[in-house]
Amino acid sequence: MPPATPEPAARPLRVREDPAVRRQAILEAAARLFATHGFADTTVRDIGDEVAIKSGSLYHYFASKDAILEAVLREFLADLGTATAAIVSAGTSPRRQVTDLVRHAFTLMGERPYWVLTYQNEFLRLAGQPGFEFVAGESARIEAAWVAALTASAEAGDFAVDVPVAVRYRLVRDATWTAVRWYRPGEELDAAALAERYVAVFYGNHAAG
Amino acid sequence: MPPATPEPAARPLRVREDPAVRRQAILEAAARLFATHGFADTTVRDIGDEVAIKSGSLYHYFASKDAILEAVLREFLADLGTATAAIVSAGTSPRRQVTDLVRHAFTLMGERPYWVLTYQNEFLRLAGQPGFEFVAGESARIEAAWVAALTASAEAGDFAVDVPVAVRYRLVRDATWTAVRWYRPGEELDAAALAERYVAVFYGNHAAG
Amino acid sequence: MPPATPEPAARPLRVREDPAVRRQAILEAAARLFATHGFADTTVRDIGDEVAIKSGSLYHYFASKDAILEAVLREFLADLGTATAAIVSAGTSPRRQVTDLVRHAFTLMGERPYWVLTYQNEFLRLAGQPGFEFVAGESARIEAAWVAALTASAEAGDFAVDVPVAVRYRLVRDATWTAVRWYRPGEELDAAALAERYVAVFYGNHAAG
Amino acid sequence: MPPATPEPAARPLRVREDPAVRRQAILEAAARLFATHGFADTTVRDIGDEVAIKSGSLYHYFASKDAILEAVLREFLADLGTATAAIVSAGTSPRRQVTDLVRHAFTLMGERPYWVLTYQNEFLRLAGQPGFEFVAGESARIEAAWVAALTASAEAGDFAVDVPVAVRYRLVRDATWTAVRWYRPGEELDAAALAERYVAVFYGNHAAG
DNA sequence: CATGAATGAGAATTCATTCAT
DNA sequence: GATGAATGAATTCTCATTCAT
Repeated sequence: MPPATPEPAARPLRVREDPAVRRQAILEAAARLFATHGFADTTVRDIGDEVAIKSGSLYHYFASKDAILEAVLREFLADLGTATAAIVSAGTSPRRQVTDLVRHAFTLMGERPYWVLTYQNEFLRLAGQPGFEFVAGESARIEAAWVAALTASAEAGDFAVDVPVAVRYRLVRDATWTAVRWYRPGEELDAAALAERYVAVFYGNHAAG
Repeated sequence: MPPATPEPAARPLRVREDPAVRRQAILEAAARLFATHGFADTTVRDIGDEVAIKSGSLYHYFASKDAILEAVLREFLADLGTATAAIVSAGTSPRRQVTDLVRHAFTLMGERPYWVLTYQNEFLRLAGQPGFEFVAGESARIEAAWVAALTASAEAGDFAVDVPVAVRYRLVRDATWTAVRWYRPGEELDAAALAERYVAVFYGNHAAG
Repeated sequence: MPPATPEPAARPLRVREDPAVRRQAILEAAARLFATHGFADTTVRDIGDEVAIKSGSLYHYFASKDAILEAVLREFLADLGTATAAIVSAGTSPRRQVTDLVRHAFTLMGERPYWVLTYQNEFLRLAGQPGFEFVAGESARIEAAWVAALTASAEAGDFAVDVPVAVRYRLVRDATWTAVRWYRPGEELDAAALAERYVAVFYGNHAAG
Repeated sequence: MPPATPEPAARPLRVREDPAVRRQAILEAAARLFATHGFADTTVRDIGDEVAIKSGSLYHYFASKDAILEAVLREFLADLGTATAAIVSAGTSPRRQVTDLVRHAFTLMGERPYWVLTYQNEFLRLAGQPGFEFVAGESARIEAAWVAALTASAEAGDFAVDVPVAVRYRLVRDATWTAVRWYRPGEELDAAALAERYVAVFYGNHAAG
């Protein structure tokens, strides 16, 4: 029960912003905090502070702290899924597809490192969690695209060294995506250059003229 | 996409005797829980439950929850540092050293996955944290060993593809160590076989006779 | 043992026109919710939902959640007071008056169970609460009417068993009004028939010729 | 002005009491608060205050606020069930049994009014709630005992007025148990005397010699 | 050594209420 | 009038930590 006689209270500074903009700002802030402190160590107050809102007001935009994480992951996976699908259905050569996938990954890691990290860090914990089934589902779809491109490239004889595709996929995936933990664009090599070198190593040679 | 992580083993250790044994059991349990649930989501009670002890009693062995994490990381890094040093000071060829480093990593991921995961997961968060400076320090020492071996190998002309050592180091390190999220010994390939294939890809060829 | 209580009717009223009509709809909805969930467990949003209005808009009709409860009780007690006064000033015989009071109670419990329940459930809690003094006041007036009728009936020698009027009043009142927790018109006996039987028991005999 | 002497620090006053005693004290306090303010309006802090404990410490004794309510109801219903069973299986006459049931009710209302009120007030809300099925179950058992005694008494021709047992049961039950809202022992009539009069009214006559 | 009771500092969440639009 | 956004105070519950026994 709230107090029967509320005090006048100091005039609250109402900054009326576009709700959609503020919603996105919340996701942006949450992703950053989740990535740097971990979901468990991020409080809704922390998130509120970042967007100059009281923590209680967050609940106008999201039903719970979990729902914020869910929204971050949904948006991230939707974007990644779309980009991935575009690359592998472009009709380009297998090696080109692999290169584009890696390059896109580096670009994404440069542009939205916190979203990538949030996804990576929370993936395991969310495995069976109700409401988060889409994470495994969408991840599997993306994985299938990578595996398909790598398989086609192997069948085309592109690789200098022969290893099972399951092994190669993991090596490529892990080497590529873990770069989010150190890659910062603007330092040394940009995304395209870095991707070029990674792909060269993966193939054991440079792209054929 | 994202590397899967091993399930928590459900074996409550029951050690009544040697305090040192119990201390080690606590670290094992803690590492497993930290790796599977995250440090923040692991309660001292959870740890106590695993070793059949009340949470209050943990404080006879460790000063705090943080101290348990610290002990886990110290032991892990000490062991890893020792093994790493042994490999790179064995007087073997550069490629042999790199191969041994990778093989040792796979072996370690098979034997102590939870320690590896704990280290990886908490590394970023612990960056500046007081009391955890040793993590960055020891990590740097190990990194130096890997970089040295890779540099020597590059100078020996072992690699099919030429890339800056800083780039190659990260690719190799990330591809290798992230395998902890999916590698389970006893399935398909063992540590040695897997390491062999990884190294072949890294070099773009198989070891010269 | 304990009296069961009626289920909440799920009919969201949609009144767009007359403010007075909407005001009344709010009271109906509020009474239903207060009766079924309790005042404390009813949110202003719940009330708004029932009348298809946002909770903020309720404040155009009532100054506070408390004010809604107050209005419910005021209206209920006013109606009950009026009906009671009419019965006891009708110039009928004491037993007739008692019978009419009981019958009216059953009728009211059939027609407006939620208002009766709200009154009963919140009565104790509202005892000393400022702004709710009218509850005790009006209740006392109604009680006086019942006691007067019972006293007159006792003096007329209507009762088979002799007990102090204070005791009889409470027995009669409690037995009668608590029926709201189980009485549903249309099942078995109607209000008049039920009142008849109740009164017969209260008197220890059936009404004389 | 008092000297600026440093505070001696807040020595945590550890009053080491028998846990079972404190547990019961919590239930006692909780029942009182639930009865007077309602469950929803009682905070765990309120309960803690009553037993000079911090609210967090309550969770050493009960898993949740709900669990406290559950314990109150379980204890209450167990005691009531036992007493009821003893009365109806004593081999006494039906009217004696009814009288004993009513008398016991008044005694209980005198001794533990808050438990009775808590039961009555929260009964409805707990209807379908998981974990509270025992409430309906135990209540039904007690109701059966009352109905059996009343039926037997009716068959023995004890009642001056004839009404369906379902009606009579409710009238008797409601009149009796609702007395908890006003009955305070030590005023005017004691439990036995009050029960005697209530029963006389219920029967329409005084017990046969 | 081990424990159970206790604490206090938060944590997420709820909700009556306000008010600019 | 109506609404949605915002608030702030309160609520239940959690948990690392302490400490007398």
